[in-house]
Amino acid sequence: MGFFTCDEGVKLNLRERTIGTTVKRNKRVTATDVAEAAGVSRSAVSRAFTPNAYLDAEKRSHIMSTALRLGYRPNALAASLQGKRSNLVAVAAGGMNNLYNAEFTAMLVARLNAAGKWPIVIGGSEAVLEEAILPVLSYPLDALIVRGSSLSKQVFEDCAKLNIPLIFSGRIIEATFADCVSCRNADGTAQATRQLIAKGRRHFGFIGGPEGLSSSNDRLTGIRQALSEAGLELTALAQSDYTYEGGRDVAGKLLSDHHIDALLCANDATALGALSVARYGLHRQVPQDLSIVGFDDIAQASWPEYDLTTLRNPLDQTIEEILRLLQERLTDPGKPNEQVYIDPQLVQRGTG
Amino acid sequence: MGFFTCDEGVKLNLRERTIGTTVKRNKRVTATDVAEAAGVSRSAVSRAFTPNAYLDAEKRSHIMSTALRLGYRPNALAASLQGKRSNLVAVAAGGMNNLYNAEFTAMLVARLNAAGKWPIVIGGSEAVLEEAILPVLSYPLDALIVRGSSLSKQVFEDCAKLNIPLIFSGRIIEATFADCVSCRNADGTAQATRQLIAKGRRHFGFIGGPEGLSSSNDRLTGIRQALSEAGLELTALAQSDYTYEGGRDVAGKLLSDHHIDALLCANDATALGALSVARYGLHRQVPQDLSIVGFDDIAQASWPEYDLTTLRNPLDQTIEEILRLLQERLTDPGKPNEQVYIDPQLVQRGTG
DNA sequence: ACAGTAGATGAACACGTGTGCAGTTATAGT
DNA sequence: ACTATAACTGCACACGTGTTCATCTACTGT
Repeated sequence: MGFFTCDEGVKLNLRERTIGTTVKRNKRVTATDVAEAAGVSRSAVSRAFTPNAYLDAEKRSHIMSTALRLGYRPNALAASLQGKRSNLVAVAAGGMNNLYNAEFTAMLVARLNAAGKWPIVIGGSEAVLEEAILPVLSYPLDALIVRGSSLSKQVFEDCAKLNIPLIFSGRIIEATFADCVSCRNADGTAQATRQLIAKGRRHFGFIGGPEGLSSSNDRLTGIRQALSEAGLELTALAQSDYTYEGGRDVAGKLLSDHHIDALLCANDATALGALSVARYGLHRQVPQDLSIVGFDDIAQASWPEYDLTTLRNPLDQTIEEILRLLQERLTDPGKPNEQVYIDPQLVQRGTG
Repeated sequence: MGFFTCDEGVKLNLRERTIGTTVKRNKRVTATDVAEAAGVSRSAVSRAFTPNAYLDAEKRSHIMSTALRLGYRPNALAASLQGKRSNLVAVAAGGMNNLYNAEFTAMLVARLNAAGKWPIVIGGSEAVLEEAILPVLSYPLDALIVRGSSLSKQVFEDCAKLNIPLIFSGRIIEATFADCVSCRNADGTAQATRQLIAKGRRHFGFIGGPEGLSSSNDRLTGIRQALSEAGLELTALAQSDYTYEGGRDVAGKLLSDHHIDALLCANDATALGALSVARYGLHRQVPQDLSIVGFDDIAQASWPEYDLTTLRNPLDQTIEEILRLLQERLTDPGKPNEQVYIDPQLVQRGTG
């Protein structure tokens, strides 16, 4: 087979290996195999893969070349039994049909990889997510990162008992056992609302996200606050599911039922759907007759066919904070919990 | 603290762990802990979590309740040392800026979760990906699933030596050590091209993907074949990077430099960019003056503002095959390798 | 009454690794 | 030449789990 010499090939074939007297099923190459092949002790093999360990330089390079030839690689799981970090991090990604969540997860995964942390991603709908997380806790995780969605108390408690640090994003958790990083949602939408009022808008509508999500609620709060400052009230309120299709449907009905000249959406996907149905379905002039503003600043928002005015929910900054929190929590598990707030920025484009 | 009494806390030390006196450091709850708390042997605890193991029913329920109280959960890694499956699957996701890859990964993750397999996702650019995969091979993976991108020979060989099954998607691998499932790319583009010819198109352009990707090459082959059947030749050929932005840039130049009335793109993201620049940048009438056809049928293709004619690269079918291959490979590791081909379908919409 | 069997139980081993410990060798310092 | 120290090495243990094995109990069938 190329990487085994002939006499070894007798004992070492692809189907089964004979070690001592016992015949084993073909499994991973182990440190013992390398030790036998290199004619050294197993300890030496382990030390060869441990930086700064006492080991003769020549012996080390001999071991490493033998390991390379056999395709040996220390089993990270067996190592984790020795108190080493597993470097596994579970990531509960919110619904991926929310385009921001998709961008978020992609970037988080890339940054974790660059930091030598390996994300076990849990996706799917929120209902499935809850059930899927529990079995993942069977692995010795360095941490659990939760994006957006809400989880039951049982998961929290199990994490605490298993000593798995929790990091939340997109949702402020009042709990004392979790770090979290979130956007100042109300500040953002208040700012956007004031700007629209200054432009002469008076009849406001809002399309929120799934029931009970604090991100959506907070964004609504900001709008109401800015409106009341100007002596105005919200004209129309509707609820959707943070998706493009949901935005289309809900906005179509809302724009038909109410006379409004400014529509704020709880996220960009919803706003894109609303923009689509306003322009192509209802033939409204945006932004002449109607302003539409989103939240997040996903990639599509800047595409010329949309050119969506929105509030940037800074992705890189948020993820950088998550990695910082993760790092600090691992180096000092007793550190008090942190709540980090990120400021959104109004991105003025062509829809409002 | 919770489940430790005070006097135990005196001896509690961050470095050491005394088993005899039930003093433990800040780590996972273990089967021994549960055994002591429940007053049974550790074997009994292990059996309580093993279906169909001999264990008194009353004892079992007692163990389970104390386990629940302590938050115990068998360590999957330690279990995998006993020959149990780790249920970990590495997923090398192609570049996430390719929207199809993002959809693909999201769906694959969800389906794997539903099947009780936990994906370690490796993302980022292709250059990073290669380096990131190697350390992930330190975990005892059930399989490695590779989407789209190409990997070096070293990764293949290491997987073979470590006995990790390989499953490719989106790229046909001639190797004998990997299963793969791919789309009949050439058939798809040939079909689309014939239809465009029938509609009177004569001057064809093609924007491909990254250099050397077989998916892009195959799609070009199909076009050339259908053209030559009709005695035609390709008018313009350009290369991009499978992204929306890349599609915009390359199509802008290509449409300015050449007179063409039909533009086929190697994927939908590219086609959306091309459509955008054609309509909003160059003010071309699509489909009156110019037909544009994509490949994949991502979610955005069906949005009314695009209404993109494209070739559906069936996501669910592809992923279903991947899971089938995975399942079969795990139950019968000696099974000969399979190459599965999926038929694309022409989705006739408004752009060509 | 007795053998036979099924159920239940804990001790002990195996899995693959990192590392403390004790022992050996080489090198430097006086 | 002698000592102190550093470099090196292998044995043995620990990590948390599943499972075999021998042992023990309880029950069934004749």
